[in-house]
Amino acid sequence: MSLRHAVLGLLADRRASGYDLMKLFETSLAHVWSATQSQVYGELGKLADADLVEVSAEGPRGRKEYGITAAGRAELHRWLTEVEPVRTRRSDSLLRVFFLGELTPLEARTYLLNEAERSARQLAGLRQAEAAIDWDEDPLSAHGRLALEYGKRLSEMHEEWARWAVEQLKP
Amino acid sequence: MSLRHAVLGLLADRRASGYDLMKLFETSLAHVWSATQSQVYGELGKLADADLVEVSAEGPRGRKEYGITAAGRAELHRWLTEVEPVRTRRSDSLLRVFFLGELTPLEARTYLLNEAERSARQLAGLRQAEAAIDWDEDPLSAHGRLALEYGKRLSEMHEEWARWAVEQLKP
DNA sequence: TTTCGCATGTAATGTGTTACATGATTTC
DNA sequence: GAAATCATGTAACACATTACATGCGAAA
Repeated sequence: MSLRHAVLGLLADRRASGYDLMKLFETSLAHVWSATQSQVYGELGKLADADLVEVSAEGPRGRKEYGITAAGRAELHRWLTEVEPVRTRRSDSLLRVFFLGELTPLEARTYLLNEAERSARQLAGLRQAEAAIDWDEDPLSAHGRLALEYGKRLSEMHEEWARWAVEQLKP
Repeated sequence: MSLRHAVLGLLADRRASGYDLMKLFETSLAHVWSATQSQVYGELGKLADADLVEVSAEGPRGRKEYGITAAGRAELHRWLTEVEPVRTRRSDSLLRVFFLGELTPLEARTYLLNEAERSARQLAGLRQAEAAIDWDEDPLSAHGRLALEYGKRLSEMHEEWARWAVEQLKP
């Protein structure tokens, strides 16, 4: 049930509409938790029913701005401190590595080199994003910076691993 | 639809029953792709309907051993070479990092140190697994070794990052 | 003879994706 | 006035989890 807590966490930082939240999922949380528009609006409805968030203002075009309630903040805290993170690993790209034996050596090599290049491009993108962000703008970005650093280290690791794996393929 | 290809990939290496596959998901693929018993049996049925696998033998206790068909092998190859890996990132543990500002510094520190210790334990577990496996036993394990190395590097990175993040928390 | 491991399946529920459907406001 | 952006919502489908339900065969 992390989508629920992702929404709660974003609203803990500032009030926002479903539309605002979607943009946050697409930018800040893009590499950490993805959500579709349907999910966000659906979850906001459920959270409001459970009194964990409430409509704090209504604007033009039917805009509904939501804010977190005290109960919502308590639930977020409980989740952060008492609930063990769910660790369901599912990596399509790593799954394929298991089955590289089905490919010709050249095909396998191509696959891994693509992975390496993708990671390199991603690292470049993250570095750019890092430079473009106005840090100490809000408390969310302070910790978001930690997550971004994770992404950078992950990309780096992934590229190095893929290049190492290509070498292992030869013999 | 990677579950389908995970099953196909495992059956490409050797014939197996649903029960055998479940054990493979729990061991070899544990850190790469998880699947429940229901999913495995359900997918085997669908794959058989699509003639990508077939029952190659029946054994005691209603055991049905499945083997991959030529069409299944072709589909696996197509997936490996032509389908872009789906990269839907969802990390519960990293999501929490974004919201660490909701916690006291001590709680946040505790969270990150737990993450570091978990990664250290995981690395130790992977090293043990590595030592226990009979390499060059089958072609699957040859490439499984590449995935295992990825897991080791990931654990290492995760621990180092968490310890670094704890330091960032202070000021 | 009882326990453990092998073995398969279904049903209900929860979560996530894609597509559809609509319309107001702002900007050019 | 046309286009882009803001803004919300629903429906159908796909995929994943949990719980239920059953029974054979081997070993202790």
